[in-house]
This record gives sequence, structure tokens and C-alpha cells, in this order.
Amino acid sequence: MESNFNFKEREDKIYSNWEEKGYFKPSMDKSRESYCIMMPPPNVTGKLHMGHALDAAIQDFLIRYKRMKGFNTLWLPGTDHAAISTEMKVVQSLREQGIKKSDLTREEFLEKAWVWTRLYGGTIQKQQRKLGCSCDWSRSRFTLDEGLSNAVQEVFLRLYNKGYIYKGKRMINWCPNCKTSISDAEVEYKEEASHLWYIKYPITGSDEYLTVATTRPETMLGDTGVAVNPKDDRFKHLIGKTCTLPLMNKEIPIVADPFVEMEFGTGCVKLTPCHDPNDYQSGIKNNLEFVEVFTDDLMMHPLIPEVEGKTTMEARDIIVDLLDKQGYLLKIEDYTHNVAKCERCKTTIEPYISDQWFVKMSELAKPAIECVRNGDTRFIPNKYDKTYFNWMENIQDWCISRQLYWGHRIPAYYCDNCGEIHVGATMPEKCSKCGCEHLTQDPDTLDTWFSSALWPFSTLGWPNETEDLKTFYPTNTLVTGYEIIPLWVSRMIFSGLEYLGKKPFSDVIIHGMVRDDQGRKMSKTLGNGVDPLDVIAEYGTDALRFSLILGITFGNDIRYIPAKVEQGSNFANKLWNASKFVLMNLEGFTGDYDKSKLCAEDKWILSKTNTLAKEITQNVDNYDLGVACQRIYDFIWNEFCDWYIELVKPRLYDENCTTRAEAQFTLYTVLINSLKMLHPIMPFVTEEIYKELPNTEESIMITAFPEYTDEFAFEDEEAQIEMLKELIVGIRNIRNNMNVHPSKKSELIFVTTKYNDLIEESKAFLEKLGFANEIKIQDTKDGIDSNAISIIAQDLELYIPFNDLVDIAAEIERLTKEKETAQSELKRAQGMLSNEKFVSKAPEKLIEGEKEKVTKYTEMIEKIDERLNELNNQ
RNA sequence: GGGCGCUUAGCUCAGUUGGGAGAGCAUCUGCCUUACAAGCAGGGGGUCACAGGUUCGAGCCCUGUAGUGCCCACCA
Repeated sequence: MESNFNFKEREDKIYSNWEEKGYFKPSMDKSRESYCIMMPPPNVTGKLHMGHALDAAIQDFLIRYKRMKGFNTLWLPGTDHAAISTEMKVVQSLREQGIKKSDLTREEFLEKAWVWTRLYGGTIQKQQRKLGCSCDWSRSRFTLDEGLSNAVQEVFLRLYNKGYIYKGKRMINWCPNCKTSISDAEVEYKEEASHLWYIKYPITGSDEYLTVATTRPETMLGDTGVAVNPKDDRFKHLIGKTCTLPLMNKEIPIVADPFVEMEFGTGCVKLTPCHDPNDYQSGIKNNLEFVEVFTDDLMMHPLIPEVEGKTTMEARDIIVDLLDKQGYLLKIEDYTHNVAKCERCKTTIEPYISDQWFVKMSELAKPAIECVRNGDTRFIPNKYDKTYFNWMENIQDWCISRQLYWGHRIPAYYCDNCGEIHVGATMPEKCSKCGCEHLTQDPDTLDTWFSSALWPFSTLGWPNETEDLKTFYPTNTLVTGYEIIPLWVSRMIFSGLEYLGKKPFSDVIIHGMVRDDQGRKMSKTLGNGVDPLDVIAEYGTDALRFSLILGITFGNDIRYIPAKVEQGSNFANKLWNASKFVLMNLEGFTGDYDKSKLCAEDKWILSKTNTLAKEITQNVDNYDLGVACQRIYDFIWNEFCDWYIELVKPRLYDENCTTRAEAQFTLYTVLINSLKMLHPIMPFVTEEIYKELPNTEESIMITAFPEYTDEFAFEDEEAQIEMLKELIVGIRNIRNNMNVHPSKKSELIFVTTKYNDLIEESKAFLEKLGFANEIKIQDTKDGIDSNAISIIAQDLELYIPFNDLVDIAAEIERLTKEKETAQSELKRAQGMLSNEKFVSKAPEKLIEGEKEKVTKYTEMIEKIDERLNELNNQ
């Protein structure tokens, strides 16, 4: 075995071997229960970041664990065509070549987009391989591939025929940069410093005027009303009257609408139905005129000559200036408010009325809410139920059409003659209404999330009744971040229920975001992003994965702490070295051993390993991955390495040892089981070590996960070795306090009538770890040096004669402290037992434990007293 | 405005049905002991944000307060 695990050289080779052998594919063994995870598809043009690494570490942990548990496992990967994001990148790349999107036909653009996608897409899948992902690449899907496009079309037709998809003029979110509509879920809000402009609107037939406050003075040209709250006494008398719109010199009505907040601004709101969602609603309710002020690329309509050919921002200054000159501008205040931004490009969203396709959500939402309400699908942690309900219960119709080329085209065809809409899989030969033979397909494409919503089943071949679909749907666990519960998770749930009549998955693990070491979001602008590939290059994949899993709790954000990666890297190294030790000492090992010849320390560690397997299984089944990781780490380092290996060394180094085979069996068994339990977290180093070991299968990843077995349950030996460990720690403590050099040996005299055999058997390691040159066991204290140091335990006393080293006064002081500690413990236990309510209400086990403590400490105090008397009488 | 979290050692975080507070890093002391100095052994360090309540018993359950973060709504 090499001196270190050379992860740089080995990881890729190990991974390609796994892939070549086909280990990532499901067994398709019908007798086995299936377990399926659908990987959230990253953007095809995306680049791996820490969030992906976390996603992968969690999913690969689960899938490797379930595979080893014997499930027919499928982890299906893929990529998303990411409509807006990809189209923007293609436009950008064309621009760099001096080509404008408008220079190209739709077909030409799409051709360029495919070329671009093939060129840059898919790198993320190579990067996921670096993370060790054991997903079935042969089943990898792309949301724009043929099968998934069929599913998309099928769904569109079904929903349309059911009346759940409709087309209509509505106010939608328009991104002037992406030049497309986007859904509510794709809008985010950001605080921006701006102003409030106060404008006078004179009341018709009166000297009075209303003052309106607005953040967007340029839209006033399209005002077709002013609204006040119907309960507002200041304005009640004006409702039904009209006022004059400045600059336009137009009479507009004063209407009542409860959406107006009386306390805010002036209590009067100018209504621009074409450019504000509230005004839009109010405009419909009050039957107002709709006047468009600017176009979808923010160019002003020439409602007044001064703004002709101007952009909205240019027009703002012109209009404010005009209002001021004509005496309509009262004041300008500084004002900070939330502005709607495009999630993709951060451009300010314009509310805009246009003709779009929508999915009617009210009926689809109901079963989806019920599915989570009744526990059919559960969120982990369950606090996210509320996020989900909040979204689903207030859901608006979903705007699904996008003015983009890159995506699934809407299967709707319009008659060039009469405009009749035909929805179908293919273009009809002639219009069913007027017989015209010229039809044109709708130019729009569908929201990316429309295809993502079908991911759990479209990837399995739906709408075809495939074997995969039958085997793996509904899937089991979805692993994702909280930010896409509305965008994606909720849509998959209602889609699965609507089209297949079954939930898409049972459990949804919601993990937090990976932040930098100061808790900030990793971002390009801050430049604080950490590239997982850089980390892997420096520390190895295992170390990174370990650092992302150890101690996490789902739902909470985690910080990327370099020290934690180092911890993982040190751990891998520790394991490597321990394995090296085991391997060095396996010479002559055949696998045979005699159970009756196992020593106490063998039984102790075998029993601990056995219990660990049970606990880890419980932890992982319960999705406590952070805890599971911590337990394996603690076991390997603090039990196996720190204790067992040290305990067993004297036997291995003794040529006359009669229990060598048992020691070897124990080392081998514990190491292999440890490797298996750790494998889902640190797949590479565990595989590399496993392959060095004798009598193994061809890969650790296809072995069975360790199970609890009665054969290796040794409660008594566990307790015995724990006691000896405490004694050894006691010896180390005393020697440390007395500054005794490790080379200085002493006698150890055990006084006991209970543990004679155990100590006799353990002499070799007690000598080594207790720095002893001789071990004596006796029934009484006869003949012990009067100034020996003593360690007093239950049913056992240990004396260490240090001769001249010992300061009697100090020893008396130390023992007195021990006694005080024991006394306070005794007092506490007695106090609890004398409390009637405790005795009557506490569980039996706890009471027994306290009673045992009373016995233990009483005995200890007696013996310490005895010893103190001896010392004092010297 | 509505909702949901978080507050535990100097730092980053665990703490699984309520039963004597843990880890890693940092710090201090002693060790190059033939698996490992990326290591070994030992130590110090916490009225678990605060105030009440329930309970024999609260880091954990309930109420309130403060600080802090996120989500939803979007009020011109």
C-alpha cells in the first residue's frame, strides 16, 4: 500500500471503472424493492457550484446506501434547456460575432442554439462525475429531447382539452431585456432608492384639486382615473366626479376602490390600467379606459408631442419638467421602495398587458395541497409544508407562454383568414371554421418549468407505459433547495397527481444554501464563490463531500468552512493509515477464526461495530445524514484507531500469540464494515482501500451494507473494556499531572476479586498503555508500597508505586478531591431517590441507574477514606 | 403587512420522542511511542439570548421580550 491515498491520480480511474462495469444502473431485480431519486436537472449551460456539490453529496449518499441495502436503485440525471438563460447566452455569443437575433430566422437561430448547446452544454455532467455521482448516465435526459417534448405536448393537449389552458389578454410581468413574459414565481423584489412625485389633478367645475403621489410620473399620460378609498371622509364627496389629467387635458373619473390605503401618500391614487397590476384590476372593475403609454421595448407612444421617440426614462424628466412649468408639480420626496426585477437578468419588470397562454390553477392546486396535508408527500424538515401551502393556497393562474425561440413551441395554429385557434399535435390541413388552407403556428414557446414539472415521469418514458415507469414511479426522495418549492416542487406535485393520478415522490428533502465562511451568499459580483473543482483538486472529492455532510441539518443554510474540508482530508488520511496498519498485520490470515478465542477487546469492538450498523441504518432511514456521518467518524477515529488498534498491537507483535487469527479477524471485519458504512459519504478512498484487502468482491459499492447481528452482541465485554479504558485514562492523567516522562515505567498492582481473569488476559495491552514494567493482581492490599498512587473504581483498586516521585501531600489533596467529587455525585443520586415524585414517576431504568450509582459511590468513598487514613498515618 | 427560522465553548456547528452539555478548529501542557506530526496523550473554556410557565426533572415543551436571518405579499 502506498504511503498516502493519491486521490488526484486514483479518483477518475476508480470512477470510470464503476461506470464501465455498469454499477450505476439499476439491477431491475423484480424481487427487490425499488428506490428512485430524480436528480434536479441543472441548466445545460450551467457550471458546477457548491450548491450542486451539496445536492450531489446528499443524493449520492442516499443512493449508494440504498443500493448497498439491496434496493433496485435508480438515480436519474439530466439537464434542463433553461429557456431564458440559454437563449440569453446564445444571443450574447451571437452579438460577439456581430449577429443580431433579429437578423436570423427562427430556424437559423435554433440551429445556432443547438450548436452552442452541444458545444458548451454537458460540461456540468462531466463535473458531476468528479463528485463521484453514481447516477445512471445511460438514462440521462434533456428537457428538449424527443421523449420529453412528446410528454410536454401530451400535457398541453390534455390540459387544453380539459379547459385548463386558455389564451387571453392579461397583465403579465414583462422583462424588457429578455423580451419575454415571465411568471410571478420568476419575479424577485429589490429595494431601490427613488422619489415620490406629488402631482395636482384639478377637479372639474371647482377650484379644488386632488394630489396624487407616484413613483412613475411618466405613466400619467395613460391615467384614466383617480381612485380613493370609499371610507375616506376627505374624498367621499368627490366620488363620481371627474378631474382633469394635466398635460393631456382630459377628463378622467374619480372612483372608489378599497385597495387604496388612506394613510399612504395623499390617499389618492392615479390609475394607469395598462401599466400597473392594481390599476389594471381597478380599471376592469370600474370600467375605465385602457391607454397604453409605451411599447414593450419601453419607447413612448406620442400621446403628447414632447415624448415622441423617447424612452420611458427620458420621458420621465420631460414630463416632470412640463408638470413643474405648468404648476402641477407640488413636491418631490425621497422614497425607497421595492422594485420588481427579473430573476434571470435583474432588469426591472414592466407590468404589461399582452396576449398570453395561461394554466388555470384553482382545480389543479386542490389535490396537490391535499397530497401534502395528508402526509402522502412530506417535506423534510416539515416546516416547509407551510411555505408550500402558502404558495398553493394563494396561487394565481400560471403564465406559460414565453416570447423566446429556445423551448417547446406551443402547439396552437391560427387560421390566417379568420383567426380561429386550432390546438393539436400537428398543423391541420385547413381551418375547420372557414376552410382556409393557410395556418400559422403560435410563435411562442413554453415556460421552462412547464417541462421541468413533468421531470419525475417524462424521464421514465411517460406517456408510454414503460417498464421504467412501472418500476420507479412514484419516486422516493427528491433533494432540492427551498428556493424552488414554488417554481418546481409544487408544479411536479400537481402534475404527477393530474396526469398519473399518483404523487411524484414521497419525501422532499429541503437543504439550505451553501454560503461563504462569513455567511454571505456566494456570488459572482462579490467574488466570494468557491469552485468545488478547486477544492477537489486540492483535497479530494471525499474530503469535500465529508465536509458538506458532517453535522448538517436539513433546512438550515450551511457555511463553507475550509477547516472542515481539512478535517475530511485528515480523516481520509487517518483511515488510510489505519488500513495500512491492518494490511501490514494480515499476513497469514485465512479468514478462519475461533469464536471462543476472541479476546475481550475483540468482542468489545465487534460489538460496537455491530451496534453502529444498527444506529447508522436508523439515522440514514430517518434522513439524519449529518448525525450518521459524525457517528462513523467518531467510531473510526476514537474507537477503532485510538483504542482497538492500540489494544491489539501487543498481540500482533508477540510471535507466540495464540489468538493472532482472532485479532486479524477482528481487525479485518471491523475495518471492512467501517469502510462499507463510510462508503456512501467517502466513496473513493473506501473503494481504494477495499480493493487492497484480501477476500473481497470486485467493488465495495456492490457489497451489502452491514446489518446488526446477534452473533456479535457482547454487552459484558463492552462494559469490561470501557472500564479498563477508564483506568488507562486515569493512569495517563496522573502521569501527565506529575510530569512523568513516557519512558519511565512503573508497576501496576490491581486489587480485585472480580476482574482477575479480565486483567490477566489484558496484561499485554495494560502494560503497554499503562506504561508498566510489571502487572500484579492480588486479592488484598498486602505488600503495596505505602506511598503508591491509587485509582479507586468499583470492585477494583489500582496502585502505582512511583517511589521517590510521589509527594504525599499532593496525593492526599488529589484523593480528597476525588472523594469530594464522589460525594457530590452520591448526594445527587440520593437526592433524586429520596424525591417521592421522581421515584413514582420516572422510568424504572433511570431509577435503577441512580441506585447503582449510590452503591458505586458509597463503595468508592469508603475505599478512598481507607486510603486517606493510611496516607495520613504515615 | 403576513409567515417561518435562528440565538449552545473564542470561531463554525451538532444535540433523534424532556432524564447529568458535545465535535472540529483555535488555545495551553507533554510526546518524533516502528499505521498516521495531516499524528499521539492530557488540560482549560458554556447560569444553552433574556423573562416567566408546565414538569419530580427543560438546551429540548408553552407564553412573552430582544437581537438576527429568510420566505410570501407589493402600498401608488
